[in-house]
Amino acid sequence: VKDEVDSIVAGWRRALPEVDVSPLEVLSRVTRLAKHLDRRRSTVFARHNLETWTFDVLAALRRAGPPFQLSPGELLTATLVTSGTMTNRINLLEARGFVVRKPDSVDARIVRVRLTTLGRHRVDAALKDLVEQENLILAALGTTERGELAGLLRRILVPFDLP
Amino acid sequence: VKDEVDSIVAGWRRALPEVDVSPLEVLSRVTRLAKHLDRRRSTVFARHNLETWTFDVLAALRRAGPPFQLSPGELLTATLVTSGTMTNRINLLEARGFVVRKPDSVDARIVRVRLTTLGRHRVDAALKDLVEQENLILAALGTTERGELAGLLRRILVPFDLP
DNA sequence: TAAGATTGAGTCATCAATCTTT
DNA sequence: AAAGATTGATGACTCAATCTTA
Repeated sequence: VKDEVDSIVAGWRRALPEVDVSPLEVLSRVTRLAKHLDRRRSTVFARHNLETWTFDVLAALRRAGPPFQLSPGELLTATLVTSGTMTNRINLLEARGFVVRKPDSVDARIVRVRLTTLGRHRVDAALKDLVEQENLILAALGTTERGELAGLLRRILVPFDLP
Repeated sequence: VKDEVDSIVAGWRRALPEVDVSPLEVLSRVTRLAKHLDRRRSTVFARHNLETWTFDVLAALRRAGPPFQLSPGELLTATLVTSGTMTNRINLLEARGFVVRKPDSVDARIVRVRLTTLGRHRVDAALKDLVEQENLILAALGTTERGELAGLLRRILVPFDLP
């Protein structure tokens, strides 16, 4: 069975036979799958009146455990966006009542972003829905294969997450 | 060795022990890796005065083979963006001299977007640079493992690419 | 009616510059 | 100086509505 990336790679081999395009076999699939997943997630989150970016921030705060708060800087590394983006996200989340800003008691440069009860309930419901849907997407694979896949991806990912 | 997704998953297990979050082991790695790849690609393409979205369109035209032309509709399925986005992309590419619009000789609803010689040379150089860089990213894996990884990803991807 | 492409409004992204506090 | 957060300019995206031709 062939997918879209097979024909993409075949296209490049026809176009530029002297170039080794084999890395695309892996990495084009990663980006292409990521785009499909983004779309799927958008529809799942929409059922909870959330967007993907909303979920990403709320989820990071939720995983932090009580009292469910992180600084904007900590949220940056969790979500892989730039600082200006995070300021804007927090503004919008605050306006919707999902988070509140608190000044840090020690260092006045730092802001603490805290999840509200409303935000917590919302993100919990969304997560349950999400993993249910993503389980269906992975239905093509057995448990062992999922483990292998996760392990191989981790090997590629580790160098990125280092410093 | 652990990566960021390991701690994300561990965070969810602490926060919501009753939920099976194992799908995230695979799919969060896919999206997270995709984000890292996007950044890496941006810097590679910048050396050729291209952006990722620029490359995506030019690459699809390049792979089509002579005379290197596709309709906007065909470009949509290749790049996974919406039709409004594609119109805008073609406008900007045309202004830069990378593509030209030609009316279809048979069906007047259809536009043919054709790669210029300038666009072709540019995308060829960018592709060579890209696969070289991506080969380094995959250095952590052997040939067999790359094949396994590509195969597992294909199994997940196939249902998305169907009709 | 439908297919294909375009338009415009609104949203969220990056980047570089700035402000405040250490 | 440097760290952390914010601001504003700009860019590209989605979505829904529209236009043209089949």
